[in-house]
Amino acid sequence: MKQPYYLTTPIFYVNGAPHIGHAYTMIAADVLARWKRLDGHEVFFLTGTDEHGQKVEKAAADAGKAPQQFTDEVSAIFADIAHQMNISNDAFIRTTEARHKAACQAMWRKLADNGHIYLGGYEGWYSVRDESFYDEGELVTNAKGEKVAPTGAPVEYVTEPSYFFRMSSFGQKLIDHIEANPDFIGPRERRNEVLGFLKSPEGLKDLSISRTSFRWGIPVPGDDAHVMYVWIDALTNYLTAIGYPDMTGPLAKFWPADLHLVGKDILRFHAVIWPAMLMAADIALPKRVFAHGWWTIEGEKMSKSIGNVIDPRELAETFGVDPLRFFLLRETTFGSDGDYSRASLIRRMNVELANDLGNLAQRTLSFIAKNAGGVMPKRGESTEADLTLAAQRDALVFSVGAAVDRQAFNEALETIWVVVRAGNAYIDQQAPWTLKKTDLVRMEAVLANLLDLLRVISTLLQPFMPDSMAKMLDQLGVPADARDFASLATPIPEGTALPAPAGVFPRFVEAV
RNA sequence: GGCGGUGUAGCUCAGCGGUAGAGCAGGGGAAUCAUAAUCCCUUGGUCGGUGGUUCAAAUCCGCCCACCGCUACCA
Repeated sequence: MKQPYYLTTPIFYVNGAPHIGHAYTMIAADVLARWKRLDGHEVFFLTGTDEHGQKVEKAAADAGKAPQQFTDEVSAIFADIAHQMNISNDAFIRTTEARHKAACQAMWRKLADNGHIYLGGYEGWYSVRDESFYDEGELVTNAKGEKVAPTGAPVEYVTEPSYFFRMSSFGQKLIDHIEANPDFIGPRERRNEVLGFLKSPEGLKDLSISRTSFRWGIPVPGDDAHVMYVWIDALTNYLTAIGYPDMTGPLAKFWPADLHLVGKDILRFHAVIWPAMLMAADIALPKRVFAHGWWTIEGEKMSKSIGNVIDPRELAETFGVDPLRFFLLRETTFGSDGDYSRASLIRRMNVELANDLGNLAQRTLSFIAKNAGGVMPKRGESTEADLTLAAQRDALVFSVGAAVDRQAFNEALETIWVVVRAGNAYIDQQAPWTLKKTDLVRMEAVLANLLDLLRVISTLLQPFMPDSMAKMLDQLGVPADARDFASLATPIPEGTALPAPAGVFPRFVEAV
């Protein structure tokens, strides 16, 4: 009986083109999903698109399209990105699906039945010209001393009828839950922020959960004048995907979710609003919510106006999907912001992938092809150096696994690279090219140790670089059905024929 | 303003009470199996400032400086 593991990315809002941040979230989640699968879990990995709301309604109108047609097109772009980034999601949910509409309405009714919804008024500064509400703080004072929208449009203080969720009654329960479960929110700094927010003197307010100002949304049960505002519509997707409101179906075992992976911009929604909703609906809370950081581009904030928005598809085309995946998870502490620069990506590629790992595999395999008959060499008695290397190798699955469990991807990779470097030091010290002339038995034993090492490293790196590691494991003679972590204990039989070696990570040379 | 975080070698960062660490960059050497890749040695820091606690402080506490985040209806 495999242990279920359910993880999610956010659903991506379809009013813009995918950028590197979207790819980042998907890739990080994908590494986790692949890791858990190799580690013997039954994984359900969900991603998808968020397709309702006024902005989408407007974007569709601007494009001269019906909203559904518009979202069909943009959603397909996100699905395509997932495919191109080699994301192994088990499902792709769209909030315009009929099953999601049913799930949201069931969620609404449950909240209403439990007495947590009431009809009130949503007040705010509204600009008719912009068709948009603004926060008090967003308003600016114009030359005439009037308060206007940041766009310069006039605003008026209006009240719109709206249903509210009694979120205020869950503040203390949320605080208690977060304090009793130190791992519920990661990373730690973010957890502090959420607690600080919950403990602020004003406390938690009720939440406006419907709108009458647009139509592109899920109708509120029993009141067609309203559609649901983003909260219930978007967050409920995590339940829709596993069959909610039917919690007895084949996927129901995946709840509560093990991890919601989100960007830091939407942590609040997942760490406050969503848990409050679930409490109010008598549904178990997810085990963990982790917020990752953002990428700057060559030291500058990514923005459309600067024009430095990076399309992950272009990077993948130039450098390859696996080097891109590697870079994004290697370069920065997951949870902190990172900086993408072309130079640093190329440095990671050339130094760590080509020189350290790729070359270690290549020098070992080509030596075996030329001097050891192209088969898995005979193992021998272990020297102290051999035992040290083997100990480092065998510790990896645990130490790397522990890092992955904390979403410390760069630490996981650094842990592996310490051993990659140790492999290069080992081959230099043992010098099989010298042993070739003096001690063929020992030469084979050294080569066998190197292959055993490379097999473990490649196996553990599969989640990060699936295609490249598949190639490497092919060259190492590891059968496709012996690449999970349980198979790590079973060495490749001596004498196994190895395919002709071919470089897996070429150096990247800038075209002139 | 309030709350939280960060400030350690040229760069990116780890260490978080017990004689300053890694990678990259720089310098010297070795080796030649390999994608001219690798390995070894090495230069370099009064650990933001200041006061305190302690036998002992990057590491704990106070204050100051700089930068960043959060301060709700923008997924």
